[in-house]
Amino acid sequence: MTIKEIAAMCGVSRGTVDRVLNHRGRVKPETERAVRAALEQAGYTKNIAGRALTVSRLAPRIGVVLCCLDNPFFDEVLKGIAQAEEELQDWGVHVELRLLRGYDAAAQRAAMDELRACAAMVIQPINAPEIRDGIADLAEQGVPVITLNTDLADSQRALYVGADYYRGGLTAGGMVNLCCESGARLGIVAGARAILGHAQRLQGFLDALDRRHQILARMDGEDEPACIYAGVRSMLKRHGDINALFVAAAGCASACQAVLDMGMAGKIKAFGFDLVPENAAMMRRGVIQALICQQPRRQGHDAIRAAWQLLLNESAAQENILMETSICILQNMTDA
Amino acid sequence: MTIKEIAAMCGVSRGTVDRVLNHRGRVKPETERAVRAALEQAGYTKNIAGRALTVSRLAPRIGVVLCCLDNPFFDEVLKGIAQAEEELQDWGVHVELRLLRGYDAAAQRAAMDELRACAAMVIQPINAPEIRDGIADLAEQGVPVITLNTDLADSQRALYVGADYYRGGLTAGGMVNLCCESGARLGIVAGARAILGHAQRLQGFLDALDRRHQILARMDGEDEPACIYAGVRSMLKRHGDINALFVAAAGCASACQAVLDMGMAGKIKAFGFDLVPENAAMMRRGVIQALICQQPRRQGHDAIRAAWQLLLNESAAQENILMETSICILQNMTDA
DNA sequence: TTGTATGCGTTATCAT
DNA sequence: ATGATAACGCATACAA
Repeated sequence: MTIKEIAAMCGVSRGTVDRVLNHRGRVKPETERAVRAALEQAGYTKNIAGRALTVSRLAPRIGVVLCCLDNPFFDEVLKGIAQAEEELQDWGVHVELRLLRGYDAAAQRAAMDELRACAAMVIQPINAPEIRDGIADLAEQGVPVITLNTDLADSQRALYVGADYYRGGLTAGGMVNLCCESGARLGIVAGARAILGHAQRLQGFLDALDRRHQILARMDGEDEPACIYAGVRSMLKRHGDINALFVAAAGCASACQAVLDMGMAGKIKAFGFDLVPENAAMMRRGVIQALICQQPRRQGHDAIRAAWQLLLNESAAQENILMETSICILQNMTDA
Repeated sequence: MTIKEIAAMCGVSRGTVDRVLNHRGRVKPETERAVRAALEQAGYTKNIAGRALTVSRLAPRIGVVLCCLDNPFFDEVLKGIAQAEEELQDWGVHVELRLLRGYDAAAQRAAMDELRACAAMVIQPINAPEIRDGIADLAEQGVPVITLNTDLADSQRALYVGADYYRGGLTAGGMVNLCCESGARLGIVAGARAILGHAQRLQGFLDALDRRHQILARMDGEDEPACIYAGVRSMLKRHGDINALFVAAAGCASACQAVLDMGMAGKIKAFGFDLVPENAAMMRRGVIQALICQQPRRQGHDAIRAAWQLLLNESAAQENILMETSICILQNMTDA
């Protein structure tokens, strides 16, 4: 079914059908009704190839707003974005990046506003009212917004691309079950309370853990390398019999450094998240046994592709894209 | 750069440039040379959106030939193919399947010949001269051939989509290192000698294995459930102190069944490949500790998408697509 | 051997 | 308020 055929069915011109389809107004109500009926009855959907040809001429920009500076995890996300951009440049698509430092909602909102002329937007949202409002505004303008890595569930975002944090925690717990036959005596670095993902990881971890393990110590509320380093040192000093560490926060390598500096390498098995270079190094040195990974490359890549998909097919509501929860050990490390 | 612009550059018509581009002949040699020079100099590549519009009207078929019946691994591959087909049907693409039983080169060649009118072909090739020839014929006709799951390296195939078997073996070895702290006493089911992937897995496994483990027994040349079951039974009877099994072949669940039937559950940790339903069940029962997976869904999906990519961009030589080597344990099982 | 005309489906523009 | 027409880039049938 094409616009042409619909037009013929109704005895109107393509232009009229186009005005109805794209809500341009200037159509007599009864004509509009007739056209809508025909569209409905014929089950019309835009031809995606024709649309791609047109869209490519518009050179649409996909805006990307990330709080990623000084965060090695996002180096990988950016690689995925760059790869998707390369794939899509043949389709006339461009990516415009706004990379921020830290978590400042006002700054993020400002970046969003700067990019409001984009055709679609990918954002790692801060949980704040102005961001929620910004997303709503964009959605109303017809600009689809995709949340990346962090969701903002009760917002007008089109879909979420990212990890399943709870399952990540579960999987980490499963690895402890497998790797600590004789029972783990655990120290836990729980991560920042404010970061929902960290809390979900911890919950999953605890849910997966076998009875035979015990938790000797737990540190809360930290997501800073220096704090984690100091915290783990004192934790190990107080509990000399700890033989496993679970780090839900981002600074697993700092925790490992504390282990090394206290001469406890080989006695403690560490489990953490994300194959960033520091963690890879600690895995090579034998401190980290396994990392649970959330496929940062693919997150970036898939978010951009999903944006393009929405540009081509404005109507089709897409589902969330959850990364597989992958386990990385020494032998299947590929990059970093 | 468009055909139109190239034509203008050379002072010829679009039609002439088209004839040069698509090797239709009927062009004066010196004209052709001039056009080629212009194409080269301008770095012309076909506009992908324009090409997609044209290609979609041709309703191209992608032929798929798999030796997959009675092989649960391929049920997942087929799901990936079906998903890709759904994504691409908007682009006018259709998939035509030829599903064979067993490994009969003549039958496979016949299926290929049946599909020779396709625009592109995806095949899980048997290592035989007639298949190699068939691929060469298709390539000569301009039909790109993609090898799926099994490669046929010195053939005219455009690219390979599948697993890195050696790394899969390495990773399995790594899991044994992690899960058998006190040293594994291994029984190995090496798989069929004729299947290159099995041999590569075994090599990787042995390369990764720590010194502290020992190999007590090894079964060669089997890829049949019944043989594996019987073989593992007798292996366990001879070596009562085996505490770990590595199964490179497809029938890991049969090996586990032997373990269960001999009342040795809980004493033996099994490691195998592929999250097929039988293996999932054995993982839930605690016999299998970890499975190394080669992402069958994605294999099917990516092969079809790669085929489409080649249809759009005939010239661009694509690189092989290797699956990530993923580790599946109880907690990160998603399907099956 | 070469050029011209037309079509694909969507969108933008310019008349009416 | 509506229709006619041109444009995107590729492909092809047909005319010269």
